Amino acid sequence: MSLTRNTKAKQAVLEEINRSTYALSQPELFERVKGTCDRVTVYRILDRLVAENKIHRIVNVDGTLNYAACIQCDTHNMHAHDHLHFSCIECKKIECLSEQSVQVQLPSHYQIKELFLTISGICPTCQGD
Amino acid sequence: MSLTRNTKAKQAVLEEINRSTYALSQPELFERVKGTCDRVTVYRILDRLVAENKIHRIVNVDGTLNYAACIQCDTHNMHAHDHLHFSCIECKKIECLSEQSVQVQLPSHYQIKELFLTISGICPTCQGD
DNA sequence: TATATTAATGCAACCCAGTTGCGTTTTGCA
DNA sequence: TGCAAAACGCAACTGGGTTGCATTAATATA
Repeated sequence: MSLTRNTKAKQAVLEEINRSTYALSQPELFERVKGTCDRVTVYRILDRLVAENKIHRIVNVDGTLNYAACIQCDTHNMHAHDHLHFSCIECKKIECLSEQSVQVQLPSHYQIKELFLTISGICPTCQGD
Repeated sequence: MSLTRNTKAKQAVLEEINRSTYALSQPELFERVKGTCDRVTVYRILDRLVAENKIHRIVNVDGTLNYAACIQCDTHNMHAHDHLHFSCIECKKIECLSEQSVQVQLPSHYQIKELFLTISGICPTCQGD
């Protein structure tokens, strides 16, 4: 694996992702690190962070990409993405439900690579309780 | 509900979706009904068909939207989308695994609206068996 | 069957997320 | 400290999807 460098912009992006309680889109991230770097750089940083297993990419139900910290991944030194994501139709926030692992059974001859499990609905905050 | 008309273009689009064994994107559909109507019209037809519960929208793992016939939906007169989708990383085709229903359990206070369950991997055809 | 209503369409222009090419800057190892 | 190449900025581009508006055509009804 080739050398990856630790730049200010990369630190800033990773910090924002770690700080957030929900998954952020590139535009949201760019807004938060504004002044630190170009928007193209944010895309490239996100690609690198995903490749380095520092964050993971979540496809929202509307097709937009979001990024969240890998919580369980580091400890196992691999991506553990067999968990659910919850996408709120009110506040648009997407969050990982790490506790809820899902059992899926496929017909034979299907080779599984990755799971994408997202539930849309209304989150506790938006329901006001 | 306002009147919806049955136009040639709409029939053509629905026919292509029903004919296909896997979910189609708007660009793919436009290619198949070329000459029948404008590309913008395809988008509008797809929106209508989704609203009429004739087809359903599937978000692929790369964020692109795909459309597939509602097989179980008609009989129950509602959307029954608690089934898995399989997205092949080789041929890029996405298909419904209608037989495999999934049980998910959320923490309380989460109100479920819709499930988006997609598994990426290699389909039987691309594995050559 | 002719007519009126309005859903549906075509076209042009637009929006926005994401990508690419290339010359310049900066990191971190030797 | 010098230097290779990783990372960056900028500009231009791509492609899926949307919007506004004038025109066309599918239905209900007379």
